[in-house]
Parts: sequence; C-alpha cells; structure tokens
Amino acid sequence: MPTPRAYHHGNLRQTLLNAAVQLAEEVGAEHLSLRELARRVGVAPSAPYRHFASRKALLTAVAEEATERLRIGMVTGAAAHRQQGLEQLQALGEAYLDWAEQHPMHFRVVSARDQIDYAAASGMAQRNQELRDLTLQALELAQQQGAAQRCDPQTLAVLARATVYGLARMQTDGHFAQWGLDPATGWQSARELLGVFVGLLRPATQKG
Amino acid sequence: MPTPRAYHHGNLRQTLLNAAVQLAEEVGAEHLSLRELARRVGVAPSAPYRHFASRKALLTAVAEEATERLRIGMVTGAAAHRQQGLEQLQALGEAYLDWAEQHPMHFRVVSARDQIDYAAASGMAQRNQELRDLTLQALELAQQQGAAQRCDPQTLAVLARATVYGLARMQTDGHFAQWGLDPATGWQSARELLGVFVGLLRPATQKG
DNA sequence: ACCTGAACACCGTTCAAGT
DNA sequence: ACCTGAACACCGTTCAAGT
Repeated sequence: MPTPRAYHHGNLRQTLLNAAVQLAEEVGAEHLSLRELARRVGVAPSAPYRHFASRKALLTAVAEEATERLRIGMVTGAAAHRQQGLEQLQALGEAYLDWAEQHPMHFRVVSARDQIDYAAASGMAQRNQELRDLTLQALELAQQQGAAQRCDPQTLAVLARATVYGLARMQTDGHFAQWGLDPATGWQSARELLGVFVGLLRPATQKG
Repeated sequence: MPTPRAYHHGNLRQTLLNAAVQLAEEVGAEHLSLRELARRVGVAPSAPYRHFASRKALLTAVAEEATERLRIGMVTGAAAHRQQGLEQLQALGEAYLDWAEQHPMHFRVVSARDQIDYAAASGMAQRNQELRDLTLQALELAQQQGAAQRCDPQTLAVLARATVYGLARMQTDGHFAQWGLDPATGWQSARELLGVFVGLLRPATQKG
C-alpha cells in the first residue's frame, strides 16, 4: 500500500513529471522553477537532479509525454475516416486542434521548442514522423479523389500543417480577439477555419 | 560631440533599447537579463528602472519598435501592387515573412506575447489594426475580381494570417527540417507556400 | 541507489543615498 | 532628474555527506 511519501522510494521521477505539468499549467512553462517543484513534492532542491540532468531535460520528458497524447489523438482521428481523403485530412487537423485546446501548455512547449532539447528527444521525432506520414497519405488519397491535383502532395502537407499550426498558435497566443473572434469560442472558430482551408482544396465540381 | 559616456546624460533609455535588441538576438529574448544589459551599457543594475518599470516593460518597448518596422514593410508591400487583389495579398504576406526573416527575435517576442505586456502597448494594437485593414481591403478587391467569392472576406483574412503566421513560426521554431525542407532556404520555401495558398483562392478560370 | 544541506554564481526588484 | 550600491528574496546547478 502506498504511503504519503512512497515517491521517496522509487517513483520520484514520475511524481516530478506530474507535478511539473500541474505547475507549468499554473505559471507557464517558461516560469517553471525546479526549486518550487521540489518544494511542492517535498524534496530537497537537488533531488530532481538524480532523475533529470537539467531543467531542460525535465521539460523534454514532459514534451515526450505530450507528443504521445497527440499521436494517439491523430491516429484515432484518421482511423474514423477511412477512404475519404479530405474528411481524413480534416479529422487529422481537428485532432491536432483538440489536443492543443485540451493542453495549451503542452502545445506551446512542444511547438516552440525553446524550453526543450528536441535533438535529444528521439521519441518525439519518431512520433512526429508518423504524424507527417498520416497527413501525406490522407492528402494522396484526396488527390486520387480529385482534390487540388495540380499541387505536389508534399507541398500541400506542409501548407496544411502551417494552417493548423498557425490557427492553434493564434488562439493560444491570444491573437483571435483582435480579429473579431471571441476567445471563448476560439477553438471552435479554428476548426471552422480549418474547414474553409480544406474546402479550398476540394475539386471544382464539388464546390459551392 | 558625443563622449563615450554621453548616454549617462540624457539617452540611456534608447541605449538600453538598442543594447537589448542586440543581447536578445544573441541569447534569445527569454534569456535576456537586465543585469547583463546594465553591465554591457556600463551602468548599475538599478539604473534601467529609471526608464522602464520592469523587464517586461523594456521588452514591450522593443516590441513596439518591431511592430513599427513590420507596419512600414507591409504598407510598402501593399503600395507596390495597386488594383490587383491577390497580388496585393501576396505582397502583404511576403512583407510579413521578410520582416520575420530579418528579425526572428522580434517576430517571436511580438507574436508569442508572453514576454511583453500587450494590453499596455497601445501603439502595437493600433498598428496591428491597420495591418488587418490592409489585408481585408486586398481580399475584398480580390473578391471583386472573382477570387473565392463564396467565402466571407473576414474569414479569409484570418485564414490568410494563420497561414503566414504558421509558416513563419514553423521556420522560426525549426519545424521545416523534418518536413524535408532545407532550413537555410526555409524563408524562400515559406514565400512559395504562401504562393500556393494564394493560388487556391484564384478563380477557377485562371487556374492550372 | 537515492536524497539532504550547504554552497556558488547568478537573477529581478527596491530603496536609501549620492550628484 | 538621474544614477549608485547595498540589500532582499529568489534562481539553476554542484558536491560532499548522509542513509
């Protein structure tokens, strides 16, 4: 049975990770302090260094967990729309936006990358590759079905990601208010704007 | 004639701003230290507080300067393409990307907004409003000329900004490498991808 | 193996005191 | 009016020492 201080004997690492997520969501990842974290968990300021080489290494571990959640969301989203390219593309984009909505701190840390050591996060790079492949496959299927055929699918994949990334960041960074959109419904607006983008790819015969 | 220490008598404020830009470009705005800044300028750690209420206030002043540069660039870009809606839209987007390319630190500080006090930066908000109006006017002109007529111009304006913002951040945040794009030519790629987006808005008769 | 406690070299910010 | 110098309450990180 776990005592209140069970983490002092085996699972301090995961305890620190969980507390780090909570603290970062309160004050922002850029203001996360290892000393404050240690204080909350009830250990000495130096204790985290048995489990993480640095503050950056801890945040990188948080980012790895976050990327796995994103991967699960996008794989699930794609699986729900087999055989329909543009619907699958939209589902992938919506899964990305849903993830950013539910974990804005994770989204910021993972995407801005200035608080983490991306080069050392092999799991993240691997998962990201999987997500790019999913997007590309959806687009190639869509093109077989007539969408934006005069464009290179690789090019469209980057453009689609830029769109969804730009929308997520505008909401997260607080830009939407100035564009006449209510921040409270910003994520819903982002999903609708994604729909407009996907609509621009649709074959001319299906337009209107 | 200005002596080496002339800034000690009248223009320490601007000297601090200039040195702040240089230091932030070296170490990243999030790691800019007021003490290091004071050290470089040759004043006491408390001296900057005569001119800026806080570290955040200083970075906000830097962001105001940066936004004025963006405004000049975009106004110039739009002026070069009168009477052609989509060309004007593209010129506006390219001016935005040029600015982000030439001042990536400025771009990050202005857009992420977590290091500045945007609510207190009335000049920034005003200039941003001007830039949104420019974009909207270009799109309305483009629609009179047949582009994407079934879409609300306000909606297209936000989508266009999300595209260009997403592209600029992907390059700045180092995402392009994983999408098979050379980071060295990333800004050129961004401009080309902007062109693909604008092409998606083009009337069907002009396509191909 | 895992954690403590003291230490080092930093921070942002405040404030009395100098000119 | 503008700047200095000392001070306060913090940081991240290291390292000898404890269990």
